[in-house]
Amino acid sequence: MNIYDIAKLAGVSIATVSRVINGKENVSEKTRQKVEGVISEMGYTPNVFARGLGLGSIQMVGVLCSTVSDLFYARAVATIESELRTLGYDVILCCTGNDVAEKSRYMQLLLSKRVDAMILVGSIFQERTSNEHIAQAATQVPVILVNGSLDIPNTYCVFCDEEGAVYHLVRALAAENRREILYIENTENYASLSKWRGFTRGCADYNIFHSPALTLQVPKDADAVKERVGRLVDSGVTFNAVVASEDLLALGALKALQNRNLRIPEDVAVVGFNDSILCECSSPELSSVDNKVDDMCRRAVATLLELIRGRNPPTRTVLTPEFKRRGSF
Amino acid sequence: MNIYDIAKLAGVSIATVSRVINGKENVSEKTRQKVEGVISEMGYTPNVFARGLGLGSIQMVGVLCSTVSDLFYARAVATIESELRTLGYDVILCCTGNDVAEKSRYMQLLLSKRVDAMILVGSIFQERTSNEHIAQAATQVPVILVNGSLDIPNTYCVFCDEEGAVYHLVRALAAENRREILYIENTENYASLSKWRGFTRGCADYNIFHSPALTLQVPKDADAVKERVGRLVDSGVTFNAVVASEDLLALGALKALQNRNLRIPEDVAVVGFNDSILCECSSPELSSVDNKVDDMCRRAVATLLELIRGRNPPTRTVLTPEFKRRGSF
DNA sequence: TTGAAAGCGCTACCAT
DNA sequence: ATGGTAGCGCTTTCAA
Repeated sequence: MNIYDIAKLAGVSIATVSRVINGKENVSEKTRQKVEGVISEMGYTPNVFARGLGLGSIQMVGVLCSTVSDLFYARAVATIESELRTLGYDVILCCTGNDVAEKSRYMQLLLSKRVDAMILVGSIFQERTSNEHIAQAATQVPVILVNGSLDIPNTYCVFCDEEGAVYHLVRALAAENRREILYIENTENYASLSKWRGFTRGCADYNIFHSPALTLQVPKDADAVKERVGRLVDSGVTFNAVVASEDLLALGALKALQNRNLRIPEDVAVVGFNDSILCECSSPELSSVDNKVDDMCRRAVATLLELIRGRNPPTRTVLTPEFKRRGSF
Repeated sequence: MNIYDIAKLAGVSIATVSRVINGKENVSEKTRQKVEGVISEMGYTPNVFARGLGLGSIQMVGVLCSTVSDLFYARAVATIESELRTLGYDVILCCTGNDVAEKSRYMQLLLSKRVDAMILVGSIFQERTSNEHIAQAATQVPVILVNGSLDIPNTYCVFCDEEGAVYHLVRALAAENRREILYIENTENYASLSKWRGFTRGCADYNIFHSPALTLQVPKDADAVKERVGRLVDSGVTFNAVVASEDLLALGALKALQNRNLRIPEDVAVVGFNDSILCECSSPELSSVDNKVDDMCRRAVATLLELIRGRNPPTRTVLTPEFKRRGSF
């Protein structure tokens, strides 16, 4: 069943059927009715590939993240998918992992599938060395970065001022005289760089001497953190606050501390990042910096929409995080 | 840059270029080398749509779930995506929500995009009334159900014996003389039916009288559960075990109980379902039934592979869950 | 408002 | 082993 069949059955030319399918104006109401009748009667669906051949697109956007089994990315992808769908776009999901070569390969793959745009979720996509693969992709289609920032032509960034968030967090801690802060970060994550910047700036401005012994670089694994923090406590190192670059890490620390009979938040305040579902799982519940995933994603898609419409959206959109105070601080 | 350009530059016909692109045998090594040289030199990528037009496929599989921001689905989608990619397939992600009409619409959409197959993740896709939309889709492409079971032609199911898991769980509880079991389930979830079957069967076989007051139907929200369970306790209802159809629900119950100064597991044992990351967030850590998401997903893709290869894979693949015992029981 | 016909870039069949 | 060419099903001019 193709456009020729429909044309024949409706007694018109394929050009007219095409016009009806694409909702063009220049078709008489009578003809339109007739063609639409035949189409729905036959349950006809235009062939996307033939259509894509002519138009160069089949309305698909590539969405990349390191892994969608991560809470943050899952939520982001869910929001992006739903927003894009309202615009009539499908999402091709790519979980790239952390390897640069892989990321690059995936982007090539997406280009070869002729996606209309690419959305990269997470600062994972910012390499310290070179971002040639992104620049290269951006020459073909617009690239949107969610929670990342890169100055590349045809690349649009939506992110949260995480540096500011941590800065203000340090201030709040200092205000309650919590000046021995254990800082836990995940080395795999590039965004932690800006968090760290906010942290050191906060320490400088609020006269906190941060001992190197109070910085932990850990894998993204609650148990590993628990063990590391436990050892730290056992070794006699003291602190009265914990700031972690991820809720999961904060939770690991929290459990280690409770294990050592330290009271949260009386003895040690604990703060996480992302305001994930995990926050409500501990007792006391975990305070966390909400970096506005949903908002970022909505903004990202809105930016895409403007691009499609031929407008000129902002190259960078910066959102303000919100500190969600719960029992742990 | 198209196949004609490459042909011209390589001094061969487009037919030969096509053969090289598709790795056909009947091309001399010399010609192949030459063509491949030109292709990589020019950075040429075949047009997928033209290709799809000829072949009727561009190697894409539709993956549907209710929402990918759910831990279970996120993990499933991640596994499926990675497995499919090794086979050279891309994933079109569809988060359908719970509405039947929507689900049906998404499946139509995927069909119109000419996906090679569809994978439905979660028993969400089993309607009580009719599954015509699935049957209809299955007439066009193979449909794989992950964690669901439906007897429809061209539909293949991979699931876990959750009924058995709950049955054995009841037995284990009974063995420790925990016979007053609070059963918490999420009504939105169809799979809970088989869990419930396992529960009642277990109660029958191990001489447990299960009072209707000890069955809670709740939304998928920890806070709501916490509140409901709290009220239950306050109203004087007693029990010494909790079985929940999801970790999140179990966690809500656990917090409510700890709030009322009940000791876990001494006073009340708590068991969840899915063995998610949430289990390690509570103290004591949550015991849970591992329904083998990853295995199910891998099996699903393996089934797909067999179908592609023209073999005849099993219509139903049943896996055995594993009880993960932790501190809460 | 409608139709005829020329692509779009590829695959696959038939010759050679 | 290689080339010629007829589709594949649609969109989009250009004419009428």
